[in-house]
Amino acid sequence: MGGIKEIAKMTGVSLATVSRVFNNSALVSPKTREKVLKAAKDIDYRPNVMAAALRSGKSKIIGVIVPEVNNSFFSDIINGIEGVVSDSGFNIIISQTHEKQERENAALNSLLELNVDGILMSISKETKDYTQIQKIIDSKTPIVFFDRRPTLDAINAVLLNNYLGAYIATEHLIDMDCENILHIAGNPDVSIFEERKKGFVAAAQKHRVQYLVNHLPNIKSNPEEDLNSLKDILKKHPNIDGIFAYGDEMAIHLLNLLNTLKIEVPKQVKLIGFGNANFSALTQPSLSSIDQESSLMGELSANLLLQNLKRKTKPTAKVLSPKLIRRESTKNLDQ
Amino acid sequence: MGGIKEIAKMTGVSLATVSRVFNNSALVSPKTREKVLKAAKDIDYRPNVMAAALRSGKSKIIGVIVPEVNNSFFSDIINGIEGVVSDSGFNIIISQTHEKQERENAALNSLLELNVDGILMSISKETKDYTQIQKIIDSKTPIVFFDRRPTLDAINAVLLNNYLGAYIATEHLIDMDCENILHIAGNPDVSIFEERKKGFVAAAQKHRVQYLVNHLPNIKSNPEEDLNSLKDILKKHPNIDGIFAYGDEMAIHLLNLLNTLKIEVPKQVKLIGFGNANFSALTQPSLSSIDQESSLMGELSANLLLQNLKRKTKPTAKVLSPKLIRRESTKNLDQ
DNA sequence: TTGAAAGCGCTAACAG
DNA sequence: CTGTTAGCGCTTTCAA
Repeated sequence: MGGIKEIAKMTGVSLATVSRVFNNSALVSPKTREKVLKAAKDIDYRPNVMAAALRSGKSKIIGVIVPEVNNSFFSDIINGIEGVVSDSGFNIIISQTHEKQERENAALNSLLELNVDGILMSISKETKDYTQIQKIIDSKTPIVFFDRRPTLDAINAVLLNNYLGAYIATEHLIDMDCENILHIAGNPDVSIFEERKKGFVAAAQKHRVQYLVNHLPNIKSNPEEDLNSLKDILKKHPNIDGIFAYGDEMAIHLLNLLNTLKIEVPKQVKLIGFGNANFSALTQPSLSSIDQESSLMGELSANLLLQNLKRKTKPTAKVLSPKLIRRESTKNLDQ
Repeated sequence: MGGIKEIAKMTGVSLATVSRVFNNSALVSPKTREKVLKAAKDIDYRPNVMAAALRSGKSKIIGVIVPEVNNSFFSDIINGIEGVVSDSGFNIIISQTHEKQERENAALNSLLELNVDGILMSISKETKDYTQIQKIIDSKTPIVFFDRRPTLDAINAVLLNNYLGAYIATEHLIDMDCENILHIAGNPDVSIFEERKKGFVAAAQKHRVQYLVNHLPNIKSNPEEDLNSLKDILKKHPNIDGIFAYGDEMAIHLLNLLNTLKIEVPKQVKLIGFGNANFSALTQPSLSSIDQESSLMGELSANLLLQNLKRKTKPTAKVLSPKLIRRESTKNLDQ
């Protein structure tokens, strides 16, 4: 399996011509082209992408950095990304940060060493220091952020309107006649969770209903304790009739807790989550939620990046509008 | 940000010496090493992996091919792989096949063009023609299969003992006093589903209980119809008291269907799935299942590949033993 | 312990 | 439309 040189020798044309055939850019006579292609097939020729990359400065590789690949939101995004970039002949390299700034910087570094043509990333929850990221933004390597962005100006990003999503969710509870609503909020250091909280508060105030916010972000690390404190809250506020959880997983835990406490959903309490995770349609009752259009987010980010690859465009931030997914957990049985 | 050459000029040593420093292989005097390292820091030097790859023939990239990244089983595996290989300084390129042979071959091709050092893959459900794969096995690029393997000899693979998993699941139902059990089987063209079916039948026969097998693989493409035919089966066989579903998602659908039919789980019918998906602990009742140790499978495959990278070893097939996860859906309320 | 030199496989001027 | 030529940045003999 020789290279371009062997084909040149076989066909009697020059290296350059052979190269042109494979980059079907230049004008090559149909005859020569055919001759070259035939020879290529004969020796089962496969272009050496590395060599081309080195010489041309284009690797045809796009780096993707996510907190965790085994998280349905991010894997849906990756799916979206993969679809559009592979259609354009790019490969994707994936790195995980596990929400650590250190790993994030390492990943970024690694991608630069690989000479990736562009980077798609969602920053880790922990990241506070943007110097490394700023360096890339200033560099020639295009980068676009999705879902979570650094608080820097002039960046390319595809985001979800979390405020709006929370607002919609909250209004939906109110529409379903809830008058005393609780928000289980996520880690306040993470901007998207803060936005959701703000959206909740805004909607509650707008419609003048009673509301309550409770931070409870550690469900994964410490489920026992969290569920106990949840129990306390529900006991202390028996008049709560609607709950908006900052995420679907938390919502499911709530659903089970409410069930344990013999509080019926949606009869006594209505419940809505956020994220429209794959399992939210499968619970009993099924869980109303806010869809994040994760796959679309991946596609749009990838498209934005590809666009920047062609010609450096002005920094653009695209904001997606989340959609309400009504299911049984917020059904108003009186209506 | 110059290259090795610039550092050589700055420090007054030769290119070769600088190169040696970064491959901390050769014997370089501590002084020179330090000098070089300092210069490198000064100009924020980043090695060009592509160039090194081209010259040395080692890309430090590993290709991973999976049917779908947004599938919790595969994304868990990817997580396991990523952990192992990134610790060893490798990057991973990910391609999806969407269960299409055509895409699989394209991905394989693409990886070879990139000169990946090794390949980790799970073949698509559709793949029947192994010529492309055989070519790679014969080539110098190490490849190891996980979860789904081609029916070829002398391959490296990390697999799950699906037969055993099904056997265990079935025995568990029988232990919980089920005497009339149903297996909802997956697509018979997929070997892992066939193995599960065989394990089920073997366990049922061994313990001399009544059993029934029903193929119902299209739950995703045609849920309505499938659920209806399920309903028919359950009505036709009202004495069924235990169900083993070939996958957790199917099991959840069953759970909901049984609920609709006012058949209580686990009181009247006990239900067990396969896969231990993330949502199976969250349902009401929680779903018993068979754990596939997906992350471990990823780690083992990656380790096997890395081992092969160092020195071509004899083809090895590792078979993991699945584990029973008991939850509420199979609880014996009489015991 | 270090240096000189060749070249990995390909692309991109430039000249014809 | 085609060929010549000069490298991309690095590794790796071979010699010193």
